[in-house]
Amino acid sequence: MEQTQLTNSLQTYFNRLGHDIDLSILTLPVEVHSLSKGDYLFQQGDVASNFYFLSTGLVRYVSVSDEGKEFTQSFVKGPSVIGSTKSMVTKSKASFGIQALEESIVLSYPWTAFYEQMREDKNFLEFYVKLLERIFISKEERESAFMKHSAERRYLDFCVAFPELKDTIQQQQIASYIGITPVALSRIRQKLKLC
Amino acid sequence: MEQTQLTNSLQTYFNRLGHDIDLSILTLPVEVHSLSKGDYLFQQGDVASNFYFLSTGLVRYVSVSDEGKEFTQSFVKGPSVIGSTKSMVTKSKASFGIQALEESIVLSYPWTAFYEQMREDKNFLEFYVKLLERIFISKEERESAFMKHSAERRYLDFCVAFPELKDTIQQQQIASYIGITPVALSRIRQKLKLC
DNA sequence: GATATCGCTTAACTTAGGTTAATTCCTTTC
DNA sequence: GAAAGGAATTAACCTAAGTTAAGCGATATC
Repeated sequence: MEQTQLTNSLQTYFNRLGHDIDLSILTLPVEVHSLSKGDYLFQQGDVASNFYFLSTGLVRYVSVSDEGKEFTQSFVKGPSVIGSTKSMVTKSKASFGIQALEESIVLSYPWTAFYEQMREDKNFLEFYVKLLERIFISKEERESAFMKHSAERRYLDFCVAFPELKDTIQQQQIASYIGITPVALSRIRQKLKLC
Repeated sequence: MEQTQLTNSLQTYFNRLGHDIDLSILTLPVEVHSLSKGDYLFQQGDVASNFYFLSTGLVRYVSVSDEGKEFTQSFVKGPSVIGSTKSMVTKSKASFGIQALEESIVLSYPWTAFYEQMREDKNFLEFYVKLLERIFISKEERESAFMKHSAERRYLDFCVAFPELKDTIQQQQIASYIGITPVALSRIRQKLKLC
């Protein structure tokens, strides 16, 4: 398939957000990843120094503790830029993996080469600034929720924030997102039913 | 005092980080905040849409829950850019306040006007990108530590990460940083002493 | 169509950490 | 130097959530 056809969805994404970015200046080959439900784009511990664009689908960021417990850091629905900023920028091992929860299509470029070419475009820099601001703000809000609210409240907040996920993904994944065990979530749901 | 003299420390900060940014293009007046120990630069709930530069001193980001419990999100030593990205970018109320833990000097510019002028400078955009990347990565690591480690481990990590703070700030502030009560921290320290 | 397998629930028990309060120790302040 | 307030410790008690395990539907596999 032609490069421009493949990158169409990314170009559209930029345009929709109001950023006048021309991808055709890139001399880099884009890579296409087709993920089935359950597949990992990359695993925790991999060096994932790519710029990833989730064209369609749904993924979760999942990190595993030394004791083997899974924790879901976030859910992301396409179209959206995804990936580990840390791994991308510092070429270090990612502290989480990205797993598809549905059939998903992901485009990627090696970050360093991509940034070297795109940084010439002030519009791209401004897009990237806005992207970082956005993901930072959402992390700020999540941290605050974790510190300030109980697990029960975090569950209720989740249901409001992701109404479409509430009934489509597994409860254990919701539990790992709000930072408790599936058993504890089941108890909370039981208690809420009674109210 | 002259504008250029006031902004000297910020100019030096940019230069040290290797960013060729010329502040003298700014037609904006800089504001200087002189904080005593305990003073707030801004409080949670204020709209703090300024670009703040902590020239010298030490601050903490502190948020308070509905029940009145304090939580310290981070400690920052000058020289460093500080502030609430969310409040700055979206002109919304800050979800935390910034409190000086020592005598501190802070410079500030209103963000919108500052960004409008500085965005013309690609070097500034790249500095701002690097700044966002850095604070994002540190948030990513903190989130991970919170999910993966016990309070005891988080205390030990704190001692390694902030050796100079360990003995200079109050234990209740350390406790609020690692997300437990002062009583619980005291218990942990007691237990560690026995080992 | 029988049988694993997986996700969820429920129960019983354990544990980390919260709550309250008393005690001591240190600073301030007058 | 006495008094008062704040910080840390310690103890007793409580609660939310973790752990383990049994049971129960679903769905998938042969």
